[in-house]
Amino acid sequence: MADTEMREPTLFILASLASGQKHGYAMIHDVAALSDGRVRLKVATLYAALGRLGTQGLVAPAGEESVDGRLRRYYALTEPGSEALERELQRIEANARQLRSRLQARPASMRAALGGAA
Amino acid sequence: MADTEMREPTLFILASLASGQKHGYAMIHDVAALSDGRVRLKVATLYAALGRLGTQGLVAPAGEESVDGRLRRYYALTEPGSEALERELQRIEANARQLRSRLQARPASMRAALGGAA
DNA sequence: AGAACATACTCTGTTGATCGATATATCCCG
DNA sequence: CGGGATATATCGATCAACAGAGTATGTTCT
Repeated sequence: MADTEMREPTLFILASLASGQKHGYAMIHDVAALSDGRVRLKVATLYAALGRLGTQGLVAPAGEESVDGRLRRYYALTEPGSEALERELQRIEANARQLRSRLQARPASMRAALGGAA
Repeated sequence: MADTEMREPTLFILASLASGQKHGYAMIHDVAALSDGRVRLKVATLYAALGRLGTQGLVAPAGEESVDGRLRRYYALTEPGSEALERELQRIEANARQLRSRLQARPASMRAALGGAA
């Protein structure tokens, strides 16, 4: 049970697998597309994460394939992985909501200076 | 500047200061309230972060006060700190949006056979 | 009075995710 | 043949978070 914060690359790896099993290199492109180019997985991060998530039971190997003499190792999201992703997503949604609400509320020094609408 | 991901405690510390200057211990309570009890700053995390954010120019010392013989060190959000917070918030809002959109999209295959518990 | 707890700041040592760099191997294009 | 894309893997460094312990003062309960 991970109550520790999941980081951006890890989150996107799980999300990438949420639309079906993929091999490592495919995730790099998928995550880049999904994030509009913002999140660029580094290979070291990716393979370290896949190993870690495998140990935690959040992803599982889903077979191998050889295409043009190149090996592809597929991974799939497990049921616990799917649940963990949903939990983490709810966490960052809560963070976004609560942090945004605080930013909307301005400090007294600024409230005095502003008319009403920004 | 900082294109590295800002972590949950750091984000909430900056947000706490966004509503006005505070001393360390007050931030712990403020962040707990703001996050509905979810984020509980550890003292080591807090003071390490304040030192770090000070070095980065995102927060600045805002005077000291002694109440009942106990020292209070106040900190304030700087202009760069405010901008960094807004940028990071936009990042996690984008993450939330993009990750959620992927989860809404139905998984291509059923994953009935996978998973741990049950 | 003594214990326990809350306030308030500080430091040390450890863990763990990310990342730069490097390595191996195959295939395609010019 | 050289360079790029595909595809996987590992090493070492970095750094935020954390557990834990320490210092000091004031309040509350028994």
